[in-house]
Amino acid sequence: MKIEDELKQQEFTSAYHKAYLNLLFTYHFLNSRLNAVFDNFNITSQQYNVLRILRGSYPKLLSATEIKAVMLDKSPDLTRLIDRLTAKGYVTREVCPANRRKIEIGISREGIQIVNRAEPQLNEVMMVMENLSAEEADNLSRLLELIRA
Amino acid sequence: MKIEDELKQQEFTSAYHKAYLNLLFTYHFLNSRLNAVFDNFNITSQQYNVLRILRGSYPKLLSATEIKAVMLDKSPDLTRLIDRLTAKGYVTREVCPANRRKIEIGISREGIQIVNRAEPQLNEVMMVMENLSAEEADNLSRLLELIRA
DNA sequence: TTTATATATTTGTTTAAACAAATGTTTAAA
DNA sequence: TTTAAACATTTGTTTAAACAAATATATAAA
Repeated sequence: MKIEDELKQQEFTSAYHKAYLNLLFTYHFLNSRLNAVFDNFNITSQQYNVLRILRGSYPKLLSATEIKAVMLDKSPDLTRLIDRLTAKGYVTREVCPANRRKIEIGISREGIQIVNRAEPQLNEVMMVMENLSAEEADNLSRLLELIRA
Repeated sequence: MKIEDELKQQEFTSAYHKAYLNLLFTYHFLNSRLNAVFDNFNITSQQYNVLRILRGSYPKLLSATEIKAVMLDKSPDLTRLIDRLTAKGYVTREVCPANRRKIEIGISREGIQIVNRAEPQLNEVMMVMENLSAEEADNLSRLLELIRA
């Protein structure tokens, strides 16, 4: 949907401002659809992200620091995020015997199942990206990288 | 910065996935810079948004419903957002005498000053968009609108 | 006029973000 | 070998998000 219609506003101060609002809207557009999937499984996107990372390294256990290093959004309070996943039975946690400062976190069978079941629904949401041709998608990446250059 | 470097990952499953991650990164890139400005003024982006709306309608007062209607992010708890702005002395609030269900919200002189002082700093952040030419910005808008089509 | 319905805002409650400080552990230095 | 520094996680605290339920007022219907 054109942003002019979405905002009921027919003029923008600049192409830049308009592009920024489009960025904002598209982000929220995708995000709200993705969050709806996460809600189906009673997890948050960050929790999913951590479970996916742990599934990726399975059966190797990871410390909190190792998980943080590969998270897209590094902000959190990993302790309490892991608390919540442990409470749900999706991860296991124990102190590392070799280095008792570390904790070793692993994904449970239930955790793997959740990721496996959520994944296709998330891919389904991501299909909207295919409103673009592969060439257009590359172009979009190029433009977005230019902004961050 | 190229997303391959940012994620220390040299391959992507698809141009679509890569474009999606670029969208995510660029959004967070801009957002964290904008939030740094809001922090300077001890307000949140939503609070700024409401103050901007009130400055726009000044000296006309607006009800909570009217403010919500034009907010980009409609989710909140406007009551408590207005509570916080009132506590800071940036807005005034009184019940509408004509319709006692409504409240009439106005911006104070201090509120206007905050918006006037934050605005140029926010514009400064938005300047990164000008890493694109006007034509590229239009192109970016077009691609993002295609995704939401 | 009484009742029902719609409207506008507020309150309660649960949950998560954000940030700083604190704890416990290991490694290195004096 | 005692102390200091670095490391890894946890805890405390404040603040905001999210959602449902409740309150208060106005309008419409019977």
